[in-house]
Amino acid sequence: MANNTTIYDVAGAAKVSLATVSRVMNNPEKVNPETREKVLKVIKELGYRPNAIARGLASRKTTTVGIVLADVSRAAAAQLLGGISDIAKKYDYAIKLFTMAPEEDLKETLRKIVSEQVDGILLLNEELEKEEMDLVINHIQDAQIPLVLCNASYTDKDVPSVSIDYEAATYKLTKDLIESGKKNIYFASTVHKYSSNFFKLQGYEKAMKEANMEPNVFRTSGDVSISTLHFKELLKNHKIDALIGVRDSIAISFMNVAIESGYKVPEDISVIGLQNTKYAVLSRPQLTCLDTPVYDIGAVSMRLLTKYMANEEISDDNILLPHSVVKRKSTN
Amino acid sequence: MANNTTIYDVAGAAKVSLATVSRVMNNPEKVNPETREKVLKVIKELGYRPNAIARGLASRKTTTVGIVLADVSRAAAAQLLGGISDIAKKYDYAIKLFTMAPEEDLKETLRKIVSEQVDGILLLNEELEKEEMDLVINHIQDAQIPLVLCNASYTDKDVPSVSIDYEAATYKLTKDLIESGKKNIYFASTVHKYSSNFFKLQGYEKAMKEANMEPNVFRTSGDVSISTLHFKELLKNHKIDALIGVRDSIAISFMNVAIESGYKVPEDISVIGLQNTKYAVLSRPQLTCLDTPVYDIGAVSMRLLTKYMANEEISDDNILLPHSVVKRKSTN
DNA sequence: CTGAAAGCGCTTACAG
DNA sequence: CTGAAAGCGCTTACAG
Repeated sequence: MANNTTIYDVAGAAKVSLATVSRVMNNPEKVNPETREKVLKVIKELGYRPNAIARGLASRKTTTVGIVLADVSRAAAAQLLGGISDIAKKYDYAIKLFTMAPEEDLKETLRKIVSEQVDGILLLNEELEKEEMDLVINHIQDAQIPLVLCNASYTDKDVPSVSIDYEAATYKLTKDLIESGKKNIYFASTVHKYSSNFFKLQGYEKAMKEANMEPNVFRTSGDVSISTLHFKELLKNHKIDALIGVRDSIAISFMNVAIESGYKVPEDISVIGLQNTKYAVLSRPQLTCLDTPVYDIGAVSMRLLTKYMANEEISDDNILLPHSVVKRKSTN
Repeated sequence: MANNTTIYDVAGAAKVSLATVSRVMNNPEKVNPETREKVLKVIKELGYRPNAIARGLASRKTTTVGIVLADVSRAAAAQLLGGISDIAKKYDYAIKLFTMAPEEDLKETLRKIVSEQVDGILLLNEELEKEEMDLVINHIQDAQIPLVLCNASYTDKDVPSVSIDYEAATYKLTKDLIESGKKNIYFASTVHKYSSNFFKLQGYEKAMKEANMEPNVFRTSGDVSISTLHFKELLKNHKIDALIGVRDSIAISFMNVAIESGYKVPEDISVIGLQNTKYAVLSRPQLTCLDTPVYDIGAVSMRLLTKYMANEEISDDNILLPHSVVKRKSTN
């Protein structure tokens, strides 16, 4: 670690006490303008920056937030992080990253996170089961650390969250497909977890049931080489005229298989992705998508968390951001 | 922040001094097995976890590493983070994320990073100019914080780094294209920065010059809607029979434009990407790529950093991981 | 408005 | 092997 100038050095050089230096940094209005200027000058000359760790210990505030997620390398997680990081910077919070894999000892990981003394936590759930969510939320709330769910929501408990209404969005998309005359609408998802995919599925099933159509839920892998085989099999044995994929990569993987099997998209089969990642404009044809404003969800959730950490008045603690659909060439 | 059980609580319950509790956690071999067991039992019962901030202040070690990058949301950055995070977890280091945009006050950001008291820094450069790199490296080395460059290298200074030999890899790929008879080989990159793209370009130019061919370097945007226009224009005015893209997304964007303009890939034009991200298997045809082992680069660089932080003997401080080429359907 | 002093929760020589 | 004490670099009542 660096051997920096300390508050004592500044106090000495400015011929004031360290308490005054501290005040200049934290409550400048409480110190005489003249002394303030003098101290500020010395701070600048010495390039002084208070030791964040010492400050954290003394004030019991680390101005650090913990981001808890399952897998950093997923495209959606990375984009959420973009929004989070920009707002965190704006409000001068540092970011600590914690990955929490389900196969690990969840409790141990949680204790670790709590011991790191973050002022608030953003939970980006993608991989947890409902019971695990319960455990995680309880643990954090027991530790009295402000918590906001990012790109997720939780109906059983009173937990602040920022997301979009995945159920309503998927319901509407499915219904539109039904009304456009599609008869065999498939829904491709991954393994069952309690995350946004759960709500997407709910919306799809609701629309299908309302139209007295049997839901066709197909679970596959995020790994393209695996899903390709799955989709080949699927197309061989079933008539499909529309498919909605919970991830863009799944939708595109299906689309590629369909086209290579001789189908035309969108003439024979309509394909929709539920993310609108960068993948969506790199496919041929480009993918029609639910436009999930991932960056915004990250940004707004971080902003909400700053409010909790500052004990500000909060009017709405379950924020659903508006969503839209980007019509491209994979649907007609 | 959470009101946790402290070391005093443990000491009290175990009827020992806090020094002993501390020793049980940090130098267990120095304490009598019986007392050790007694203390361990209490620790477990109380679910005690030492306050990381207090520990950091007292020991001047935060067991935290800083990851400095330009943009979290880029696919390559996210995958590097995956490898970093896994190894960090293994060695019990926490991760603090710092974004450093060139337009910001670099010095201020650097001071901020130093003030956060990380034990080591991993620099993921993607967006800096060479002079900025200089500034950043100097600042961190002056602060005496161990530094490792991740997915980058720096020839002017003695800075530990983990990367692959981008120049050699691109040289070889270009040379192979030349030898297979391609006459008009283009290289598509983004704006000029001192990053891996710089070395890729070097390799391309070297191969072209050796063959007495004029390098055709085309700079475009990472934004597909922009690059699409660029590529349409390019194809209209130039004969191209091969293109190498520094990013997969750039290569795919070009490939899509080419195919929609009536060219056949790979029959008329060979296309190669220099990353091998997930995009590469979602394109049609799938993209031949330099296989950059991004996860491994992240993991190895983090491992190297742990060695520096622990003052271990280091045999090689400029590691070049092996690379390979994944031949897919976009080349013949 | 300013300073002296206590304290944040730990670690680490130093005695014993 | 164990404990008392100092100290890490700050903040924050409390006096004045």
